[in-house]
Amino acid sequence: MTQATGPARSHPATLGDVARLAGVSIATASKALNGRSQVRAETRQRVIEAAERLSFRPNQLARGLLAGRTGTVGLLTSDLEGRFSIPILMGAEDAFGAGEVAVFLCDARGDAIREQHHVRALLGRRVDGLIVVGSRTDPRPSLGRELPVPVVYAYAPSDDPADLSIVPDNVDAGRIAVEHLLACGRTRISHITGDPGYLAARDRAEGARAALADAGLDLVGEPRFGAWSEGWGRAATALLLDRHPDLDAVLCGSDQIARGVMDVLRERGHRVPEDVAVMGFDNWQVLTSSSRPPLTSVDMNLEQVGRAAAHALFTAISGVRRSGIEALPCRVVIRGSTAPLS
Amino acid sequence: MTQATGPARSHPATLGDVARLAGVSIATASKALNGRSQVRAETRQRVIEAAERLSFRPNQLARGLLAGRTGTVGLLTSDLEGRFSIPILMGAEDAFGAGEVAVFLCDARGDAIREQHHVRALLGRRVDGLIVVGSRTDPRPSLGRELPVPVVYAYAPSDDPADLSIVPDNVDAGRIAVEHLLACGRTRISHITGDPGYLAARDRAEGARAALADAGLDLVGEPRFGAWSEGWGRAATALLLDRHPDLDAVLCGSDQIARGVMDVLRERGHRVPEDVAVMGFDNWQVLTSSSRPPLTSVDMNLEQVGRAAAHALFTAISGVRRSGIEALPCRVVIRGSTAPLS
DNA sequence: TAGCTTTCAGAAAGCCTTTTCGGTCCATTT
DNA sequence: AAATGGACCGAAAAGGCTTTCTGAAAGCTA
Repeated sequence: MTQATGPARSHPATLGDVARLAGVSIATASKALNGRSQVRAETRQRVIEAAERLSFRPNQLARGLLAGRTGTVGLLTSDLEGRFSIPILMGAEDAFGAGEVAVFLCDARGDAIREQHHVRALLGRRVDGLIVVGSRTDPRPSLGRELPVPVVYAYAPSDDPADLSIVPDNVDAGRIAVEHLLACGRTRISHITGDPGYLAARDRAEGARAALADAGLDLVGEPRFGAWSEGWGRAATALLLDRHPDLDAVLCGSDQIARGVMDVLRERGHRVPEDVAVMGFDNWQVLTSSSRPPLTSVDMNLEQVGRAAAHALFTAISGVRRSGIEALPCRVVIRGSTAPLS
Repeated sequence: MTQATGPARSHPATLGDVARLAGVSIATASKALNGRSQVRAETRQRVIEAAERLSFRPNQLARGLLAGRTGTVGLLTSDLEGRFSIPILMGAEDAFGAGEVAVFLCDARGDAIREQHHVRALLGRRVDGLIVVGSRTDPRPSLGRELPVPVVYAYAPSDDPADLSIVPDNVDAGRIAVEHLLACGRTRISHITGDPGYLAARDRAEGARAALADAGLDLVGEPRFGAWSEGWGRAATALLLDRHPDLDAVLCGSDQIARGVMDVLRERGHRVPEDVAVMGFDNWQVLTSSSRPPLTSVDMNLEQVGRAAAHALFTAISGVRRSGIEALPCRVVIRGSTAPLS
């Protein structure tokens, strides 16, 4: 089924073609199509019809060349595979797509060299701005202050406070998670979480502690840092139950950990949520909704982060710069694994 | 921290700036930088240094305007959320990024209107080609034959056989899955799968049957179509065990189903893989590696699909059209949930 | 020295659109 | 009738780059 047909496809129509067909000059055609006022209604109509007949689409390259703005932005992810980038990317794409901005997607695969390469390529294409999406919430190196276009960092903040970064508020996330458990009447709350090398893990733990302190309480045992996996959830729960068999809630650093926790709780004869409430983080649908019972989880509102980053970039492009780290609130999504203590 | 600084950033350097600094004409500067031959080595060196000093990046807009090719392609997904689009997108981005092609990402969110809008916008930006990524393997409406640029469909084939589509071979996937189970010495194999409205489900079942037939066997019971969920996996397994307590393998239509299947098998006292082998589909890391035991699964090689689509688009742009549906092989990733019958 | 080729640099056209400015035509005013 | 004004249209420049073609200078042969 392979056949060479040569690349010859008739050139897309240009404004000149439209003008010729309508019997006017190029200038008039342009004005007619762009709603400028210096055209008689009848002439405008003729041009519009001609444009339609040729299915004319103005060449954005030429337009961008002239205007100095291209209506494009670069979206630089360090890790497409990771599931956190995707919602952010969706939010940003959504916010831009609604306007007339097109998005160049570049995945650096966590490689600084490749990232640099992509930045240069994007600047060559004269993007109006850049969004840099990290794969974890830990600060990342800035692209530098010398770039000719504005940059907004999303999820992972830049390490240069002069840059603008939009991130989820993990401290607050830990806080609202605990507040939900307290509202359910739980008081003996333990925390099993992931890799302590992740700022997100430390932030959430800090927020959780703060909320407990506000209520005059403390965590049951120290926060247990480990890995973001089900396996760690299971192992940590086993240890935890040996030491503190009386706990009535476990706040988990991720939904995966929570799954492991629930498995061991059930195996050991603790009912969820009657005896022990369990909460996860990330609100990862496939895990939260198919577990038994469905898992209450903190959603980081990542789409919102993406949208906010896009919006910030927009305003930066039009001249209003901000800087610093802006933290967006998270939200608790309540499901069956937490319920008021009866 | 908000401060208005005005959009005034010094214009990026143009070829004219470079030429002036090097003391040559614009034409010479262009030739020097592009490795054309009509420049003395010494002059070329001077130009290159000047370009470096100004960190000159040729304006791709201007270049594209002139060349008629922009070095950009559109990547049109119908559903970014779905996890199948992502690896395809990664593969394509990877294949293009290696060349000098930039990718416009557009998510139509499953809406035909929005898709049409994006196509028009992309054509306005004079992309050299389009890749359309579907969210399921069922055929989707063609964008039409009248587009001025080549189009390649990935994952979901176009319903017009004149288009080129690159898809995973689900029939073969069902076949190799069963062949693996047979190689493990299993002969009483059952199939629990997802929504029968999905071509993928029907294709896999067909492939599985064909492989069994080749071995002179048949499925234990009819394939059980249902949903792609853990819940369905659990429910179907319960029914299945009642009717056929002697089975020694379950082939599942997805990793989620497989997880549910394994849960119920374990609860009913069947050991995996000693008594019953379990296989999933999709090779979704988070499910396969954290289940107990880790799940053997069929990987659809989606990155490969993306790369192949990118490559096909490349060759189409340079004039060699293909058409029809090209199915790429899948592969079995063996983990603990399948093992030779001892 | 005249005439040739070779080597290298620059002028200019072209890609497609927007916008400014000047010009034409007609209707109105003095 | 002449002058003014408004409505409409087109010529031309600009934006940054590539490419072709013209030109000039140098090196070579006869």
